[in-house]
Amino acid sequence: MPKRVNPAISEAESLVMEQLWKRAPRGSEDLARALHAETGWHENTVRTLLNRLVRKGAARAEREGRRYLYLPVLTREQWQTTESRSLLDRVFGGRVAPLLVHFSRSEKLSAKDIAELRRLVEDLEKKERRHG
Amino acid sequence: MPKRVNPAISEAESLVMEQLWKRAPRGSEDLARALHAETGWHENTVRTLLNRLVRKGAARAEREGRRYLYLPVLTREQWQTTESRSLLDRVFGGRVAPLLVHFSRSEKLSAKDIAELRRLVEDLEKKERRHG
DNA sequence: ATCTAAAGACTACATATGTCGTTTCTTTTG
DNA sequence: CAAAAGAAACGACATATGTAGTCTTTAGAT
Repeated sequence: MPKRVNPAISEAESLVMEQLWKRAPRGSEDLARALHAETGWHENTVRTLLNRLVRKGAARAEREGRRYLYLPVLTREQWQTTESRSLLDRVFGGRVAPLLVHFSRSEKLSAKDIAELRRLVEDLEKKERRHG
Repeated sequence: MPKRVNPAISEAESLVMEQLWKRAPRGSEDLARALHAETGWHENTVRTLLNRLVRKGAARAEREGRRYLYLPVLTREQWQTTESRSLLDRVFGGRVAPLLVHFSRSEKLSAKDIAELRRLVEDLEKKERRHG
């Protein structure tokens, strides 16, 4: 199996990251409580995931008295970018247009979504005209 | 680990599916040859992947004399849809707009892509006006 | 009918992931 | 200081995935 230099973040791990992105630094007890409410996980499960994240370099732990406080290192945007690229490459041959078309077709977009999309397109067109 | 009723298709497996989507039915020897060129995999690796795909219901094998011919059952579109939904839910909180914005911002779109997007938006707006 | 060469089936093994149980270390407190 | 209580570290086990090696079956060739 191809070993990534910066191993991917698993699904369970990403839920832990989401917590860290919401609020950090936080202790494992606090994180465990929040994640238990959300998923039913045992405290030790959360600890294991935190350790794996630290080993992967996605989070970091600083000692605070008798325990550790955890902080995200990877940002949500970075993660969204790598995950998106991965989908793009794996599933859509790396081309954006088919993906956008696919999403717009297959997902029900609200009027608000559509308005947002329109603004986006106009922005892109403006930039396009200005530069090349 | 949550056992999906219809287990996900792994990355290696998806390369096999891509071959089947290109052309099918095909024998394992043929598939193995094509995939060997692409990835360097051993014939048995391809056989294993084919078996797993059949077990998962993503492909099917019909006997043809002494061997099997393989066909896709899952369509490329179905697969793209599930993979996309998965990204959407896992990474973008299930909301399409942020995803579209993210992609449009972070990926360099060609003039052609932008034109396509514009057509898309206009389509969506038309539909939006007609129905709800 | 028997032997042989493909094709397929079965087995294997390492790493990743999900999910804890158990052991150890460190404080706090009686 | 010794014992209890909280944290963290370590170990464990099942399933999934990547990647083959080996065994078995069967369709032809003699």
